[in-house]
Amino acid sequence: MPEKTSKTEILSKSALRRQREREHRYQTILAAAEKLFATEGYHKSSMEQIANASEVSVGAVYFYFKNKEDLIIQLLDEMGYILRSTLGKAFKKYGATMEGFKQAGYAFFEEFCVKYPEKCAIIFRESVGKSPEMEQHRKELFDKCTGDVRNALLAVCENQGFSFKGKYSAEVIAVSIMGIYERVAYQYLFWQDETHDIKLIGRDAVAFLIGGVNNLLNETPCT
Amino acid sequence: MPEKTSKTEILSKSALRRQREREHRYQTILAAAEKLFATEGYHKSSMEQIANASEVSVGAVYFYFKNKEDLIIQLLDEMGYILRSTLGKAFKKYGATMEGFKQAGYAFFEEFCVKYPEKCAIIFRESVGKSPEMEQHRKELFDKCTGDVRNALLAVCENQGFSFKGKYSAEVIAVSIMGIYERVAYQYLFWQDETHDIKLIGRDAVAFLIGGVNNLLNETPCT
Amino acid sequence: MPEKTSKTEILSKSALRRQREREHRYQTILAAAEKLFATEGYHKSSMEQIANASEVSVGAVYFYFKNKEDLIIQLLDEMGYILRSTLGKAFKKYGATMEGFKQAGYAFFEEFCVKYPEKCAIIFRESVGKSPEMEQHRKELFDKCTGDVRNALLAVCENQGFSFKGKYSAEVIAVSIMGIYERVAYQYLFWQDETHDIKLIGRDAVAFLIGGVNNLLNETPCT
Amino acid sequence: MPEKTSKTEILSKSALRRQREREHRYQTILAAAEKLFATEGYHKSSMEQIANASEVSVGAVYFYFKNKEDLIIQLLDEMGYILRSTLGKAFKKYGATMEGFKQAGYAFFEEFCVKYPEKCAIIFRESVGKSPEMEQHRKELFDKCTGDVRNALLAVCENQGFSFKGKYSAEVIAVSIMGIYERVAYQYLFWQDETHDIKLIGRDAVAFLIGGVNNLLNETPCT
DNA sequence: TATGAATGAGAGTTCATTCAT
DNA sequence: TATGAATGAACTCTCATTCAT
Repeated sequence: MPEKTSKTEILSKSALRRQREREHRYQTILAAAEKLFATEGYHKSSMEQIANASEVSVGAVYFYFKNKEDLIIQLLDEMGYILRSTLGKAFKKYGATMEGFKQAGYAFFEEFCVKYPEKCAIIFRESVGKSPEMEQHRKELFDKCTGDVRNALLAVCENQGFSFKGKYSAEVIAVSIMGIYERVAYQYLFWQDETHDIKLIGRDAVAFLIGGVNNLLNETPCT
Repeated sequence: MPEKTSKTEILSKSALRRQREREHRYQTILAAAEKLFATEGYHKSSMEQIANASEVSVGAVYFYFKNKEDLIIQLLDEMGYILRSTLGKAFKKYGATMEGFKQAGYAFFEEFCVKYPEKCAIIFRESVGKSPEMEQHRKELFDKCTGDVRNALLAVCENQGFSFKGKYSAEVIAVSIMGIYERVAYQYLFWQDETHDIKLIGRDAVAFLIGGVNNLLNETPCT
Repeated sequence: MPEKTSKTEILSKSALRRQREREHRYQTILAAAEKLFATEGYHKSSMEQIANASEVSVGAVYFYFKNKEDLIIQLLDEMGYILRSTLGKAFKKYGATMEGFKQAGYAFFEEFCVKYPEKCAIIFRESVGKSPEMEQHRKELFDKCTGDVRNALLAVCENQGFSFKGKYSAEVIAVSIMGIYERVAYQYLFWQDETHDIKLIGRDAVAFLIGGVNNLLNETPCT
Repeated sequence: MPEKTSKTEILSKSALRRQREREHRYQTILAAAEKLFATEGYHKSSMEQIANASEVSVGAVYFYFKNKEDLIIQLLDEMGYILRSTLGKAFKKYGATMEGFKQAGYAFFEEFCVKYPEKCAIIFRESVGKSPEMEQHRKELFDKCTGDVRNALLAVCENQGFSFKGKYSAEVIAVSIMGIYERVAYQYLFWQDETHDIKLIGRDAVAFLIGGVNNLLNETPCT
């Protein structure tokens, strides 16, 4: 969101209304871009199309966003926040337990993927290999998620009195889990469009990864 | 490879030489494209750059390949073949056993990723979300790999007298495993460049997925 | 300066204050534009930048000035006045003599160029070849200066009982002198930045042009 | 001129013809750009207009020239060569004498300005204050000319057994002379369009500057 | 008076693809 | 077969100017 009024002063009514309108426009454009990127692809969506879809002029888009790349980066940041909230909330509901871990997995498929298939398209497809800038933002998003998963893993681990083997282990497993989420979503959302069955599919995937984690814990007693 | 002499006749010496040269050019161009796509990115690599890098004219590139997309599609097909061979060979060496499964995992990280980081870049990064055509080829490649993994899974399963639960199970697990491979490679090859440690990292990832599979097998006795 | 109160009436205190403020804003904007044009270039300076630099809104700039071109035209007029004053004052101090002529030359380099390098940049660089309108104003400015020099020349000439040859002579010489001023300033202010030595440089240039004038006078006795 | 065939080999007939055609196109585009820049102004001339005027596509213009700036830079270089040749030839005809100096001045007005008013427009108007890159090229052009004049000045000086005063003198005078040329051309070619009288005007200007030089020489005996 | 969001025409530039030679 | 000059549509981005508030 562009913060034009830096001074924290008491705003007049009309100033407040303007700010609201600005925020609204900003979101409208972002939403239009999200939809277009997800359906037409990032490169096939021109700034003119985005402007038309948001019912503003091209100039207005550039008023709110530095450039085309900025649009997708803002989207990435926004959806990174949503994704982490979704997983985090599910995990915390059960304390640092295996059950929480499982529920976070379910939440990914049953909430995030189902509610926001377009965000999935952007995060897993449209933002891939576009530019160094974008790759950096993608990496940061994934790093944060991986970090969350890894921390969750370690918390559960500690709870149950176990630890991980190798130097990387916990991190590698976190990365692996993200990989499962990503590819399963990609396969069944974009390629086979079994959105209606994504719940069952997700359950299988989660069962598999939980199994992997359990197995690892049993084999690696805490030192 | 463009097959210009369809009749399987006895070729003259000069015809043979020409065919060899043609094949050589074809591979040269493909190699140049692979390198450029991997290092500069698909969109940032122009046909002129590819022509220059292969030391041929732009027209020549169009003689051997229908268009730019065709270049990456050929690369995709080629590397699909290599990837499946690599995994298949490792798996078959140990018969349809868990050990073969494990070795295939190792082969992915220690052979494919290490030998062909550029192919990884194209398969996992540069060919993502570019066009419907390309997406189709990517899907076919992944489907074949997933199919291989799934069949391997079922073969091992049958060998050990177990089966999978749900309607999707085996397939979902196969997809999940591909997801692990993909993301771990992406993370440690492109983002953190720990190519030197990829062996250890791969071992961890494989340990994790084997654990998941084992766990699944133990919990689901054959009916 | 926009003259909003056309009736020459007795203004109330608040009206006076407002007028003062208006004048102040006008000058602030003009100063900001001058600086930006001189340092960034006319085309590279956007109206938004000018507004920001003057700490007013874009709309305010348009309230005080018709358009972007108007800004530079006002600047041109203003600096034309300053330039002519500077030269005129120096010339008049010594009556219509060769010495006065010399002093005017010194004043150009040692006062105008040194005090107002930014005005030099605009008059000699940024306003060149921008638009017919601007070219017209530039021409008028130069014509006035040339006229001044020509009149001075003729006054000195008459004083000393000489005249010029050809139909153009006096004018051509005046133009030539302006050319010397312009290019010497350009060379040593913008290109070699020997602002510290501009005094010596100016002395040389003036010596040269005085020589030319003297020579001309000696060779052309008044008819 | 773009040099595409670096190998100095014997070119085939068709290759030769192609090269000729390429050279021809290059010159056609350059000529069209020169005309447009001179008449419409650099900024007002779009690449599309230039392409249309040269009867080629926009892409072709970009095939021969890196960008729009490159066009004017090539023009600048080319006309720098012509200008220096014109002056140099006139000067050398009379050996290193005052007469040669005078003739070079005449050549500027009577040959260069008359034959190439468009080149004058570009060198003195359209290339001024456009971009750092262009300014650099302009500076180089002027520096070379100034250097020529300065060297000529010193040569004549030596011939006649005199020298110059200050540290800068010779250079400052050379710059001054260039300033006279420039402004007189500007005034009577672009502003008053007295092209028909440019000969007389030039004579006056040259008489003036020769007077200045003579005067200087007389006052500064050789050390 | 003053604001600043909105406009939209216009510009420079790129590049996949074609085709005469 | 091979060349590489030529095409031209398409794209991103800029910015002077306007106008409702």
